[in-house]
Formats: sequence, C-alpha cells, structure tokens
Amino acid sequence: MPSQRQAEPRRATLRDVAERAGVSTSTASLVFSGKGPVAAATADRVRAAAADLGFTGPDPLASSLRQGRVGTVAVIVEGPLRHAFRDPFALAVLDGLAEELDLAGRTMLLVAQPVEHPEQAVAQLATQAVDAAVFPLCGTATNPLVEHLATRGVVMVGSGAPLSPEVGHVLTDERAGQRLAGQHLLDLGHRRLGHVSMMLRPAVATGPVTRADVEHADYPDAAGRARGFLDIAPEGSPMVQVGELTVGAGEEAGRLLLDVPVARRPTAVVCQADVLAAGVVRAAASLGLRVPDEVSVTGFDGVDLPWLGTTLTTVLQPGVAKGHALGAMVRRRLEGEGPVDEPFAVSLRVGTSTAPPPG
Amino acid sequence: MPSQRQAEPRRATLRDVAERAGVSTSTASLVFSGKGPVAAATADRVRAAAADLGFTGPDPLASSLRQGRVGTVAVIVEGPLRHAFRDPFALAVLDGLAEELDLAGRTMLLVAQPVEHPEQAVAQLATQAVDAAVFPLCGTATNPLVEHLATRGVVMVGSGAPLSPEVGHVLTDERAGQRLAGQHLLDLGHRRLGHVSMMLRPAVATGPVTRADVEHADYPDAAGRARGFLDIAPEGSPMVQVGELTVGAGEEAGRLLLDVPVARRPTAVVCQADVLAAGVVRAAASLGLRVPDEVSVTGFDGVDLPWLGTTLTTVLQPGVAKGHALGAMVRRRLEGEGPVDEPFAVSLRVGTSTAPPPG
DNA sequence: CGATTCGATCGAATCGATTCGATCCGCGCT
DNA sequence: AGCGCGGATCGAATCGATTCGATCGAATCG
Repeated sequence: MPSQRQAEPRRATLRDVAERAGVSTSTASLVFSGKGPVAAATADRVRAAAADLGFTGPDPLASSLRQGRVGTVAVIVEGPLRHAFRDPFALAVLDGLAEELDLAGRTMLLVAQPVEHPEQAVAQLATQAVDAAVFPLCGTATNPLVEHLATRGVVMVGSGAPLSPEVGHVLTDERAGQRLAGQHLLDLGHRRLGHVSMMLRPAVATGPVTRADVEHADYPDAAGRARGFLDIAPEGSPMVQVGELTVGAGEEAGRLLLDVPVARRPTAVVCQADVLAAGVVRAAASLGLRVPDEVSVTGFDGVDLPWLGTTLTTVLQPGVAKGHALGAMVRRRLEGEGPVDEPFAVSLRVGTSTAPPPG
Repeated sequence: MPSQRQAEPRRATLRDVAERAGVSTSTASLVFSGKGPVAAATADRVRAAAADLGFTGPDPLASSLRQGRVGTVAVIVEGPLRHAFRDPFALAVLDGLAEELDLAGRTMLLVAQPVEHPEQAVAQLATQAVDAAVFPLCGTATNPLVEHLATRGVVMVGSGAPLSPEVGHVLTDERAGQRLAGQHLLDLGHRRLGHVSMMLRPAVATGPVTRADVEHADYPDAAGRARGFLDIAPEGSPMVQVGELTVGAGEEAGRLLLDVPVARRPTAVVCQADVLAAGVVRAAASLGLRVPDEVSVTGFDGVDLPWLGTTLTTVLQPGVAKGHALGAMVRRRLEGEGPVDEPFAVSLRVGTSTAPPPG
C-alpha cells in the first residue's frame, strides 16, 4: 500500500487563530462566542485569521466538555426503525420533536433499541454524551436504559413509558380515549363489539387475547386502551392483539374477528390504531362486508391514510403536537424543572367508517 | 421559588474513583478501557470504588476529546422527517444504515435539513461533533453542508448526491435501471408510454414536464431515471413530475396521464418509485381502468405495499442492503479509504402490474 | 549470580476549548 | 490633579479523561 507521507496538516485550533491574529486565546474565544466585549477591529482581525487558517469554529467536543452542555438529545426507539416508523403516527411525533428541539438548538441522536436485547442499548449510549433522552413512542413499562441514564444524571422524558419516577411524561389518557370510540359505537346501537389491540408484550404473534392478558401487559399504552374497551364492551367481546403495528397485521386480526358465522360476528370493531383499523377495513372488504353498512370500524391517532377510501372514525391524537409537547418538556427539564406528568388531550373524530348496525 | 440548596452532589470522576481505590488515574483508566495490563486485584478494587461512587464509566466527552473519535455519524435528511420517511424505501435504507453503524459502535445523529433554507443545517451541525456524515437519500446536487463538513475534515458518504469529489457514493445506475422497466414494457408490445417522475427540483407542484426540465433538474436520481425513460420512450411521450413522494401525489399524476381521450392515453406508465406507481394504480382504478389489462404500471424500489392488491413490476433496489452498503462505506472511509464511488446493483422484478397492451 | 525482560503502576503532558479574576488604559467627573 | 469606572485584553485554572515514557520489583535466562 502507498505509505501516505503527507504529514497530516493538523487542523487549526483556536490557539493558532489567536496567535496569528496577535491576541490571546481568551480573546479569540470571546469573538466566536460573542460573550464578552471585544473591539470591532480586534474581532475582525481574529475572523480574518480564522478564515486564512480554515478554522470553522471552536471544536464542539472541547467546547462541550468545558461548558458541560452537549446539545444532543437521545431519541430511543424500540425495535428496528423500519418497524417503528412504519406507523405514520410515530413519524409525526418524531417530526414534531425534531422541530421543537431544533428551536432549542439541539439535535437528535437516534438510538434503535433491540427488542430482544434491550440492554445492548446501554452499552451504545454509555459512550455517547447526551443532555437528555426521550422515549417518544410508548414502549415497555420498564427499560434497562432508565437506571443507566438516571445514574448519569441524564434528564428523561417519555410518552407513557418507561414507568419511573425519574421520567417525565406527556400523557395521553389512553383508557378514556378508547372509551370515547367504544361509547360512540354503543350510542349508534351496536351491541356486538370486537377489539384489535396493539402488542400487549414484546414479540407476540397475532391472535386472540383475554382480560388476563391485558392485566399482565408490558406495554402501558396498549393495556390502557384495552381497558378502555373493556370498560364499555359487553362481557365476552372478542379481542385480538397484533404482532406488529402494520396494516397487514391489522388485516389478519380483522379476519380473525370477522370471518365467523354471522350470528357471532361483531357489528363493530374498535382498533387501537389507525393502521390497524385500515387493515380491518381491508379484511372486511375481502370478506365482502361493506364498511360502514355491515361493519363499523374505529381507529386511534387520526393519521392520514390517503389510499384508504374511507375517513376513519378515530380518536384524534395530533402526533406533531405531541412531539412538540415532548420537546417542550425536554427543554423545561433541562432548565431545572422536575419530572412531572403533563396530560395530552385527545378527542373523537367521527368519520365515514362508522354507522348504526345493520338490521 | 424554592431556592434549591442541595449543593449539587457533583458527579464522580475517574480521579475520584482512582483516589478511593488507592491507584493513579492512569491505572483506573486502564481498568475501564482494558487497554493495558492491570492486576486482577487492582482492577477489582477500582471497580468496587466505581460502584460505591456511582461512577458509570468515563465521561464520553472527555474521552472523545482525547481520543479524537466521537462515535457519531450525522445522517442528513432533506425536508421534514414525516415527508422523507413516508417512503418505505427511505425507511429501509435508514434501517440498514443503523444496523451497520451499530456494528461499528456508532450512533446516528439525525439532522433534518429544511428544504427552503438548507444553510440552516450548517449552523446546527457546527456545534456537533461527528466522525462522518451520510446523505442516505438522494437529495439536491449541491448542498451547503458539503463545504462546511469538508473544511472540518468530516468524512462524507452519499447515495448519488450531493455531487462533490469529497463525497463517496453508493451509486445506483438510475438510468439503466429505469431503462430496464421501460424495455420490459416495449417487449410486451407497448408503444404509448407515460412517465411519472419524482421531484426534479425542490418545491415543485405536480404537473407535466419536458425533456428540458430533465436537463436542468436539481435531483440527480430523478433526472437519471427520467433519462432512462427517455432513452427508450417514443418521442413525445407524456411526462409528469410529482410535488412529493407520496401515494396521493402519484394518484394525482396518474390521473393527469390517464384521464385523457383513449387514443392519446398511454397503455403503460413508468413510475420512478413504487409509492408513485401505487398512486397510479389507484388513479387507474378510480377511472375504471383495470391493471394490468388496460394499463400496465411499473415502479422502482421494490418496497412492500401490502395494502395494494397488486404486486408491482418494479426495478428492485433492496433498501436495507443499500443502507448496509452506505454504512460499510462510512466505516471504510473512517479507516482511511478515499472517496470512491461504488456501484449498487438493481434488477427488474416482474409482478402482476404489467401485461401486453389491450387489443 | 548478574543481566534481561516483563508486568504493573505512576507522573506528567495533552486534547481544545471556556471562564474567572487581574491588569491596563483612557475617559469623565469634581 | 486625583479618583473612579468601565471597556478591552490577558494569564492561568479548569473540564475529565487518555497515553507516553519512566520506574520498580520480580521472574527468567544463560
């Protein structure tokens, strides 16, 4: 191999710049940070020297070390990104968060935490300097990262999980929200309801679940919504959980609920997410059932699914706004506020996917 | 406000640990990095001291400053995340990239670069320490970040853009790839082709475009694919570009091409992306045209669109693999390799969305 | 048994900035 | 003329580690 004999030009430092401008490094520092009074002429000399030397600005590392501020916020996402972000709602939250953090001059460090080995994320984050960590998507109730970050003194913010007194939350009342959708169906006259739940614990397959499964759930948000459904649903209403948050899984779940003798078939299906509801609508179509005439379907989130002919009746939870709220909470916590929980309001949006039951 | 009189416990440092264990900080450092020979007994004492003091490990900032290695790779995404990642292909690339970087112990710093004010990203990145920067989605041909990062000596890798000798690329031969799809249609007997292009420049509206627009395009990938189409398409074939990479925009474009007198209507539409092709399929459906019997449609990427009844005939470009390739190139460049371009192979996958023309 | 070598440990320099307190100078005020 | 003040600048300490070279004792070798 060609021995690269170009004595590595060594990038210019603040000291080089100061020297060239004939000032002390302290003065040069003031020029770039703008924190102290510097004569205009001096400042110009320093800037000229910097330009000559190709000095782009103080080294972020050294600067952060001294100031004790990094400007980076870890964003923890459970599972592979292509799963987590397949849900448009997750994307919306992420986007709102990004906008809000931008405003505060902070950048997102994206950390994908493996579902099977969540502890691996600890090693990954241990070598990264961060001011705060956000759990933007409701994940498991407990998370090995919490202890690590807590002892490091890193501020944590989440949206329902992980559960810990150290984590501040932007909290949706999942239970009441889901009840809203269920009640709407009862009001329309439905009496046979089905439910499609998000994953109640990691690594499950799509299939029926019981009240007991809900009690022992690992994902607080899914459990909360399931409780909301149980609050209003007649005893024995069929419930199915999906293995992943996708239209395909929703369709599979929908078939499980709808492909049964008509006497047992629910006249309405309450889904914990719009993507799942979209799947159920597709399942209904493939079974020759018209929505909403023969089956009503509700979702959760209120995301945009232009390819679905129908506008879903759904529990509206503005994702971008939720991201903003998370970002704002990060900012407040970095300013010294303690870990508090803040409510995030949801509401029912009636679309064209619900109607009175047939007959 | 309650004056917080808890004299800030000051987090333990390596020196504190060393002192408590009765060793020098150099030895303590060796214990944590495992870089030198340390007697087992000594190591245990140090670890015990660390546990007592709640010392989680060396401060990442100080460590990085000394070692000149941060472990962070900036990932630049043009436009709001909810737009960029609405395309499943983009997600797949991101995911592959994340996996590959993880393997190398590096973390992704996600930077959303505003389309209208791309220069704002410079300020954002200027305060962040990064080892490398990746442009995983083919963006505009030029980017203000390139100059900034180049003078900082940050390694850059992209997938087709920005165009600069400093940036190494994982390169899809867009033109040849798109030609594959076009040729397939010609072979089937089609003679009237239409084309749906991705954005040829930032901030455009969905609408017709000409050969000249292709020449002056700002997005190399869209331009390349358009050239591939032009290579094989009969003179005067209608072309439309979309304003955003979504199914909705594709549908709009599809209507523009297909909602015309039958004599002028293309019998096949070549699309630059699967999401756009999906939109065209929907447009055809809403116009009462059967796919593929009355209209053939081809896509690009080969992503999973379970909700679309059809399997698209498409130019297969495995996204996760491309992400891996990008990550691998980052690693090699950080090991000293220069900025080279590496080809990324694509192939035609024949699905159920193409057939011989009617009649 | 003296010379070597090796393993374990330490001291000090270094990475590249920020910031506190001190110094210097010129100006206005009395 | 003397005093005080504030703007501009500088020197030195500091942030929290890593690493190079030196030291020292014990084990190995001839």
